[in-house]
Order: sequence, then structure tokens, then C-alpha cells
Amino acid sequence: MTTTVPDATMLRLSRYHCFLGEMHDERAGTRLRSREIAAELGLSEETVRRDLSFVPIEGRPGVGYDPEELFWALQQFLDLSELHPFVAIGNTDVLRGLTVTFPAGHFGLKAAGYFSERSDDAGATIDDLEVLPLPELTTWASRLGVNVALVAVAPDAVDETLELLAAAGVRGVLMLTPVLRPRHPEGMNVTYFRMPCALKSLVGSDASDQAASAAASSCCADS
Amino acid sequence: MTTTVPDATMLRLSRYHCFLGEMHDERAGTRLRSREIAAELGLSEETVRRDLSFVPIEGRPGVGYDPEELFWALQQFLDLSELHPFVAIGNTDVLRGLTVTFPAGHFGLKAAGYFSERSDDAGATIDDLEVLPLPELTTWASRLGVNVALVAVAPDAVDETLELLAAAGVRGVLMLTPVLRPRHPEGMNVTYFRMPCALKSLVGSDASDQAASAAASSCCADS
DNA sequence: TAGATTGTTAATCGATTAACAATC
DNA sequence: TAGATTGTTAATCGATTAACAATC
Repeated sequence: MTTTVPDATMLRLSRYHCFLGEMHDERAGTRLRSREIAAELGLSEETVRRDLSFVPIEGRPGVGYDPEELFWALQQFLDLSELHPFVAIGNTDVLRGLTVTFPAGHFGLKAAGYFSERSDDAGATIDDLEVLPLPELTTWASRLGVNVALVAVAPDAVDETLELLAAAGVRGVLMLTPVLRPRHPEGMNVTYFRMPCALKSLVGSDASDQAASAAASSCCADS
Repeated sequence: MTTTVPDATMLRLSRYHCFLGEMHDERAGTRLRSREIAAELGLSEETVRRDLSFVPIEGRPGVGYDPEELFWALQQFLDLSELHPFVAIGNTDVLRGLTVTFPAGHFGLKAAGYFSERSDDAGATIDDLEVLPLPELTTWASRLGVNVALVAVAPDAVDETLELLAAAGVRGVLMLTPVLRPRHPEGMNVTYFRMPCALKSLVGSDASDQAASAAASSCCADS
């Protein structure tokens, strides 16, 4: 009997991992209560406890969790390595810009390779890493030992990119490029961040109901 | 009695709008069935019908929907203007790169202004639009008539950016910058695309269950 | 022991799926 | 009229919230 972890929980566990990654030094020694985590992350404490109950760690009733222990338990549970590698694919501008917007190292992640679909990006470097042409992806991906990719290519390069990633053995893809009709390779796990949809659904969400409902907003994506 | 539209539905309605925006020329004259929309977008036909039943439009039983009519009905329902304007905020690299990754015009959206938090971005232009310094946001936003923003600034500029956006009357924000502890201004609607969480949760999702479950993957974010 | 907080079970809430009557 | 597809109601499914016994 495999107790399956709800999708929503998996995603929050990743958030706890990020949070603990930033916390566990300054909080070393002290105990962390579900209530604190909940307050910091804008969740309910019950949700936090329920989520953590899937992770093989023991919190102490009346005391809380050990931040460091919890961090490593989550890391193991999520199958992450110390600085988990991913490949980033897109034009050099967006890839370079994203290193500022999303400094992967702060979150326990590391861009292990950059690839561009545009021929005029040849030879560019980002943080001392050369931006390689898209076709070289297959050769490199296995060598880099990555299993996830961040994709931000132009819309017309999506299909080719996914093919190459599949061939390279990458199983998980975070897709920033808006794709109208999702058709990804068999067995591949793709999370779509749909910027146009998110923006459009924000337009109508006027003060009245939404602000009242604690300004909660959702997003995202299936298959 | 206000029938409230589920969040998930609002988001899908935005997707239908994108889809119809691309379709409604080539499909003009023909009828569009819920089954077709569902197949294209990877949804069930019941979901599509249920979603559309919130929109004041009449599909013809046995016939389907008129694509053009549906497009405009959605546009009105979602409160969108013909090319809905938004402001984009971040370093010049990421903003310029995103115009390739996410060509807003294809989706009925239009970047009306670019703002950067970095002083060395002063004077840059993107598509003939000057990238303005972040502090000028307040002055410009109302003039540009925008109510939504795409934010991709560096993590340490998030708070300032949200303050300025609030002051400028922007109510909806799509946040690409990873934020550990969300604290946005009162009454503001923020959708967080959490790249680190999405990437981390993709690592563990190995073939076995996930691929089996139609490779569905979710993401995202509250408050 | 008393106080506090966990882990887990039951109740609620919301969203999706199934079924079908209404209608073009 | 017959065939097809909508709109809507009821049933299911999943995730969140509430409650509380277990335990440090």
C-alpha cells in the first residue's frame, strides 16, 4: 500500500524546503513549531502538520520540529541533491535575466547548463557557463546528470525542445513559454506556468470579493 | 445573489480566451463544440461546458458555440480590453528575453511600460519603449491605464516594487520572483509562480505514478 | 504533573465527473 | 422527427479544516 502524497502537498513540501534552507542556519538549535511555519508562509498550521506527516520525521509533541533535521528529511523525501542541477533553455537574454530574478543557489538549485534555440546566441556565456546551441542538449544532459529543465524558449521552439529533452532523459519540465495546446512526450512531467492566463485572470479580480478573501490567488496547470 | 465563479474556472476561462484568440479567424463561420475545446486543451468536455455556463452566452444544443461570439463574450466577462495593457518590471535582460518567450500580442495582451530596479538599465529600450527607473512607476502607471503587472525583479526589490505598484493603483500582480514569505499590500491580488518549488517538486515525480496519472502536474500559489 | 504541540481521524468544503432532461 | 450537444443537477472525488487523543 503506497500512501500517495497529494499534489498540493508535494508543492508545499518544496516550499518548506526552500524556507528551511534559508532558515536553518539562523534557527539552529531552536525548535520550529507548525504554527510558525504556517504564519511565515501564509498557511494554516493544520495544513503544515498534515503535510509534514507524510515525511518520515518525528516532531516532538509540545516542542516542535528540529529545523535542520526537517530540512534534510525534506531534501531526501523530495529526492534532491545538495545543489540540485537543472538545465535552462531559452534565449540568452531571458536566461541571463532569470539568474537575477531567480538566483537558483539561494534555493538549493543550480543551473548546470544553458541552451539557446537562437543561433545568434552562440558563444555567449552566463556566469562563466557557455550558452550552447539547442541541438547539443541531448549530448550534454546525461553528462550533466540532470533530470529537470526550465524552458523559456520562443513558442515555435517548444516542440523541438521537448523532444530533445525527452531524448536526453529529462523527466520533469517547468514551462514558462505559453503553450496553447499542450502535447508533450509520453511519460514526461510538465508544469505549465501560463503567464497570459494568469495575467488575464488578474484583470477581472477586482477588490470586492478577492481582496476580501485574503487576496488569495491561484494559477497553473495540468497535462 | 452573486454566483461566484470558482478560481479554477476563472483561470480556464482565460485559457479559452487565449485559445479562441488564436482560433477565431480560421474557424470563423464554423461551430465549436465543447468536446473540441476539451480535446485541444486537455480537459474534459463537461468541465468546459460547466465553465462556459458562467459566461453569458448561449451555445446551441446539438450545434455548439460560435467561436467569435464566445471570444468576445469571454473578453467582456474577463474585463479585458482589445489589447490589454500591463506593466513589466525587472532587469532589462529578463524583460527583453520575455518578449521572445512570451509574445504578449499573440495572447491579446500588451506591455504598456517597462521598469527596471537596476540603475545600469537606464536608457535601454525594448521594442521602442524606454525602460524606465522603478521610482517612476507611480507617475506612469495611472497614465498608462494599467491594472496588472508582471514582476520579475531581483528578490531584494520585491517589497519596494509592490509598494510602488499599490501606490500606482495596480490591483493584480503576477510574481515571477521567488518570494519565501509573501507579504503584499492590503487588497492586492498576487499570483506567485514559484519556480524553485515547481522545479523541486518535479525532481521526485518519477515515471511510476505521475506518468501513469496522465502526467498531470500542478503548481502555484496563494496569498 | 501541567502545558504545549504533534499526528491522525472525522467533518467540511470545493471542484470535477457523471448523468440526463432540455432543445436546437 | 432523429441526432447531437448543451446546461444543470446529483454523485464523486480530493483537499482543507476542525477536533482531539497521544505524547513530549
